[in-house]
Amino acid sequence: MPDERERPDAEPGRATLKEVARLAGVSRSTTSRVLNDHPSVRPDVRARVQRVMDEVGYVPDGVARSLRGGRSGIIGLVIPQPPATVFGDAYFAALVGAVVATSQGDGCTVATVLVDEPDGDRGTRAIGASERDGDLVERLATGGLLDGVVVTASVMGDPLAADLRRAGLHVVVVGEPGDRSIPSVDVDNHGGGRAAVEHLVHGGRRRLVVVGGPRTNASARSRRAGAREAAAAVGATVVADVAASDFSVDSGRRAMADLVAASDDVDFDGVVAGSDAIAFGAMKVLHDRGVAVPDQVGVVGFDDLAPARLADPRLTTVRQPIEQVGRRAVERLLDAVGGNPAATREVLEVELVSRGSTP
Amino acid sequence: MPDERERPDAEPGRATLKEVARLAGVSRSTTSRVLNDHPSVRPDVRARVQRVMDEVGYVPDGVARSLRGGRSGIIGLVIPQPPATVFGDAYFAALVGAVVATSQGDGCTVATVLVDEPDGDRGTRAIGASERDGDLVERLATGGLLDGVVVTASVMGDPLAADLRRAGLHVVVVGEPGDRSIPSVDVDNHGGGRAAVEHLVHGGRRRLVVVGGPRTNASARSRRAGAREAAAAVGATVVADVAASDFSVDSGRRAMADLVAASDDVDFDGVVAGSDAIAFGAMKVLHDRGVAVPDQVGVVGFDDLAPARLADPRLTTVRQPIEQVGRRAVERLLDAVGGNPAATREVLEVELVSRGSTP
DNA sequence: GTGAAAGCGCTAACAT
DNA sequence: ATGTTAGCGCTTTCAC
Repeated sequence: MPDERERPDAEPGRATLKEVARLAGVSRSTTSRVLNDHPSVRPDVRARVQRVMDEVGYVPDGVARSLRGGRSGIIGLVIPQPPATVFGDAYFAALVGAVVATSQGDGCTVATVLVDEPDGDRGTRAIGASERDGDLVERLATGGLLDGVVVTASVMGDPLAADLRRAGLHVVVVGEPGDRSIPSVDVDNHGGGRAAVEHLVHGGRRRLVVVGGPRTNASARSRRAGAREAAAAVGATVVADVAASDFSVDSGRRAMADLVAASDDVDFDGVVAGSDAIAFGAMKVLHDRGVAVPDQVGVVGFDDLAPARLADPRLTTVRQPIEQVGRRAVERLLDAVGGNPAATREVLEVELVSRGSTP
Repeated sequence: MPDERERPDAEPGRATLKEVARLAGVSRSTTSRVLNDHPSVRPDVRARVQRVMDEVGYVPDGVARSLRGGRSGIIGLVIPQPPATVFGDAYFAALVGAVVATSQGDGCTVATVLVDEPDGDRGTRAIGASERDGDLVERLATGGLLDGVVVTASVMGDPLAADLRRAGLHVVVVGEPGDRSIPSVDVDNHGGGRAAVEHLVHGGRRRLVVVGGPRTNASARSRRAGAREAAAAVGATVVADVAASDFSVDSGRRAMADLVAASDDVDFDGVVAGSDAIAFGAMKVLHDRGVAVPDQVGVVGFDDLAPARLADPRLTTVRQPIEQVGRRAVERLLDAVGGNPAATREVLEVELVSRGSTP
């Protein structure tokens, strides 16, 4: 029997509380108290237990703790978009970054969940090996692994957030929730659309086209509505109002290409785009057509992501505080998880950033 | 007593297996068997139990299952970079996207973990409310919530991956692991650097500058090494060899600005950049200086992310299969978790994509 | 201040 | 084919 201890430190990280208790010569209860900084432990005992913990490299089992305590320390970030959309999209990159960073600062982990088919048969997409009819929502949601979820809005009327809520989860929506009783964090899309038009008109433009995001998207809808209202208010004309199929450069390019293909020459002097990317796509088409930006046509984007500052000309755009949105969403979710729900809608301000693509 | 059942369906999603068993008039074991599609359950009983499950909206508690089974169905994606770096970086966006998508296809969830301070005092960054000295690694790793982790390489010699492995976790590194015994998935950075130079030389360029990524980064180092070797082999001259502080547009801009500020005029005709973004930054400086790309100077990037196809001129670059990298990393991690570890290094091919920024 | 015991929700021998 | 029993690792009354 060469060694005092039974199994020195064969399995790092696999030491159990029970084991620590035995090694320290105390009960599991006491060990647990030490672990949780419970006051009623004699200092010397506490020290001894601590030392053993350090020696064996004890780390409490998170799963067991969750089972007991009800909280896992994991929140979900649910993005109802096909992977391809999320991949290259700088908006999502920024949002995910903000959510992850904030969560981490607040001591919890983020599980990112992409949900295909925002509109339809989400249920058919089996996710595990299990044969249970396996609605993705239920599986992830009520599995209990998640303390709550931040859901990004996508298609209007998507019942996802409401479903998750009904499943008993804490939910905060980023964007417009179908159901106004669901807490949400959004930006002032309507005001942003308005600001874009006002800026163009202020620069002397009167014949505008709107190349907005998808008509099924609530944010796109608000931006568009804001733009149209502002145009009407100041007496500018909306020559055309088209929708890109998503928020990408490519869809923006296609939308603008279709538009200018229709008429012989460009009969507008301003473009209000549904996103920076759409604006880039549109500008590309204009550029290829030999239309000068901003001299002939002014272009305003929406987002103010990094490329806006790099494009040539640099893009005038409506800045939305994505990081702040992500942060607030997490903060509010964590409040709710902690027992302080606030079923309110929070709308953050946007800001027009004037650069080179407008006069 | 108006209702037969005790509490109809007051708490959706909170029904327990025990409850289902009671309602269906069977034992918990049988219920569990139904849940796991165990063959030995009489069809009628199975049907009855299923029905009760549906009625009460039963969803098994993931935490409890994990506690029992050992697997949580969650893998971590550990990125040792400050949030700010990860935010706008299209490379990470693509990688995260690929990892999430693959994982989801394989029935598990991805928890994204950003670790600040890739090099140093990671331990000082407390992550939870707990007072335990809380090394981030240990907390997340051995918490048991994670079945394994994909770790992205960053600073050379970072012990993170090795630490996690030692903590008993399954680990797959994306990039170069410090320790070659750790399974990894990488791309042929060296070959990519070589290809870039060969392409430039093939186009008649002989005086090259390398604007690589940080010298502390293994991928950047390999790309640089490949470029230098190729230059030496074909008799081209590396006029300058500078390192951007990271892989961003801005650091590329700064690096090139410093370079051209030094000499009066541009005495090179080719640039090998450490990333697409660095290439863009460099091109911006050249453009502002009135240097024509590709006529006077050819530029080759590395990554082939979306912007490469949109820039003007479109960027010639070394395409790395990021999605495939992410996918393979997850696949191999899941293999390991499932009991089929393979301590190998897998290197995927890159491909030079010739566009407008080179002659 | 400390320990004994019960139990979170689930699964897996081991009976029957 | 089904039920009984014993835990997974932890926390938490409740006694002492």
